[in-house]
Amino acid sequence: MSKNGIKEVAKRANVSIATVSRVLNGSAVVSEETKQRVAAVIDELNYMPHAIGRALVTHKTNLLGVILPDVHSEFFSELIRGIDQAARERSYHIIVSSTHSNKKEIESMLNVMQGGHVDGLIIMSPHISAEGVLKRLSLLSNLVFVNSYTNGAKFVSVSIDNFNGAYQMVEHLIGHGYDRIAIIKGEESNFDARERFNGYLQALKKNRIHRIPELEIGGNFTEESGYEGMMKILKLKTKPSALFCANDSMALGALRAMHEKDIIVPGEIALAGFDDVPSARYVLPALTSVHVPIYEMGTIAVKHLLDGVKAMDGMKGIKKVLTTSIVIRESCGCSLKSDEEVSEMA
Amino acid sequence: MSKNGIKEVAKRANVSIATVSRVLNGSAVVSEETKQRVAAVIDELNYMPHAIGRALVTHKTNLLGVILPDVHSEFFSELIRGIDQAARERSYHIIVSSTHSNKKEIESMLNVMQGGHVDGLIIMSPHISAEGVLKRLSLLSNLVFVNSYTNGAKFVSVSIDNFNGAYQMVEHLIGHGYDRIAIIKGEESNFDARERFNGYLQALKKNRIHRIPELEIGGNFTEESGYEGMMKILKLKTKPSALFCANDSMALGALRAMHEKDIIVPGEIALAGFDDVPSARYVLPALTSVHVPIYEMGTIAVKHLLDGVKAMDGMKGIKKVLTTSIVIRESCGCSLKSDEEVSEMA
DNA sequence: AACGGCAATGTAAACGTTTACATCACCGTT
DNA sequence: AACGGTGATGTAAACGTTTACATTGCCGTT
Repeated sequence: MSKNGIKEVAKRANVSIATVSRVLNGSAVVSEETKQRVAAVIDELNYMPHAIGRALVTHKTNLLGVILPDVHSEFFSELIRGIDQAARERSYHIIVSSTHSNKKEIESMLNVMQGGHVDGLIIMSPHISAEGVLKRLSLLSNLVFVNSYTNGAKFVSVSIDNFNGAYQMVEHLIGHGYDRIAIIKGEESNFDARERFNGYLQALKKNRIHRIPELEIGGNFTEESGYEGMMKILKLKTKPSALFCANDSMALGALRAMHEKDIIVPGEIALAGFDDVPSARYVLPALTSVHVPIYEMGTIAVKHLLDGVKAMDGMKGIKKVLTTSIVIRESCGCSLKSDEEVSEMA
Repeated sequence: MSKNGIKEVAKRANVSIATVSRVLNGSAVVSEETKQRVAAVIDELNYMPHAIGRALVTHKTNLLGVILPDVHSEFFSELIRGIDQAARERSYHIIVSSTHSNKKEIESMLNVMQGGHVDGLIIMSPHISAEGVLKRLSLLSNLVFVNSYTNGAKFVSVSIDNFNGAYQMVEHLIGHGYDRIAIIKGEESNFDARERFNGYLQALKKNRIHRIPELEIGGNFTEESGYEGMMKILKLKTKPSALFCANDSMALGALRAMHEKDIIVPGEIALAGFDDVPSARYVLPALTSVHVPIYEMGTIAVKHLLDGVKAMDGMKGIKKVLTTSIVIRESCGCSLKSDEEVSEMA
């Protein structure tokens, strides 16, 4: 129960605290003999340097702040995995906080994180633009945005190619011959959602298919909203031949609605989602979706934050966009295709 | 870009730093006039107290450490949600770290966390007993175990009732009339897995059903191991009439295997899992599973850690066990009586 | 013999706060 | 008029480290 600190170690080893600090950090030459003696005492006392005291003088905490909205948990946890992995490789740890996309919460978080507790910050803020977040932020550096709308060019951001993911998927559907392709969108305020919708529109345009307003349904990325969106669609006089959902949760909801109404997927209506969540593999029919490299996004964000600090101290800004890839399963109708071809030939 | 700190504030407001500190914390009487003046300067400078400096003297960081294995991410993220929510209500933030169940990693984490960075620790360590973890741990207090094997009675722990969850589920299967009930287990070293297996055994015993060794398959809580386990089962001469998997991931894997081999679930083999992950709702047939209150487990752990500190300074120890409930869906065969037959798409 | 250089270690300031204690002015008692 | 109490504020030590600078002793040169 005795006092335990660098002073105690110093006393017992008959050296000054400076020397103890030196052997602790290997920061200067210490004679082999003293080194041994100090190490022995450290071991004996089970002494651990006090991180706070150290941080006060070094201005380094080896902690990284991560601010996330709490939505879709599969995405969230995968991102954390990536961040944590990359962080620990550099012997950093992470402080996570979810903001529920509440602007005030974000500011409060930023404050906490400012107080010197973290050496850097990774922010994912799909609803609020980088500039909005940065209003009160003085530490323009040591900040990386993930999947957020960074309008000014002066930020570092890592995001996925929502636009092309959606574009390619819709083109794939068009390739199947579907001409009435519905979409269940995300919220207007959500950055990802907007981009994905744009990809959808562009694919239609490139293929000279006109937009049909009644096939553009609102949603909010929840399973529930997918279910409800589908129900709306099923009330239309002419139904679409395919449906693209702006994320997998909504696609799952839509699928549930179709099962209930005995719509055969993809026979009557083909379906595709976005995110490639684990569940996509297990539903029936397995869901065709756009794969996004979430884990990599996390590791890259950390890399930018910790490794690239020196490289970009100017106000250039870096914008890294990760490519997506479509993964074909059953729900888009690909397994039917060969049948059709066969029958056509016959 | 001028210096910015409590000193600067003090200077501009023509008071001592002590007074600034006092208005910051409301810790002592300050005249209304001074209070206003200081507040104005703080606002003008956009001053934020430096958390590290403060922590050094108060010995409080308002940070909570959370150590988790990285396995099954749905569980993981839900637990974090609960912890984070409860923490922020008490204006705490959390430091998360996953250990990959590596004993050395755990120790390293404990060290980091010891250094004064956190005010308390929540540990989930299904593979290593509390005493093992605590070897080098001096701060017996401010420590809560989640879903871990705390053999000594001197710890605070929160866990779920694995035994009874499994017991009830297997009894439910028996109630259906199934007599050959297979199990895909988790790893022997995993606490949850052991308890769930014990529940299975006990249910059989109570109902005078003999264990059949070839129906007790090893697994490791991954989807893959469920798939492989099922493949083993399907090679048996006499197949089981039902399968209980020690977690949902494995059940999902088993389901995939059965789909591939055109086994009808639950017609030919009924299926039940454990954890009630979100995906359980969306697979076909929807998976019957044991619901565990993960989120609540997180909030309760925090509650114990932060609210109950005074209550238990002795070495009594607290052991809170949260009850589980079985949620019946289609995979166990409950809907077979009147529901429409599973349409075949072969 | 005096000195410069070097290796090993000690001294003390600094980091940004909080807080026990001291100080001070003022006011009401006696 | 002297005093004690009180409310407002200042002073300085403390928290546990790191590190620039100072000190010491020794050795090899000249």
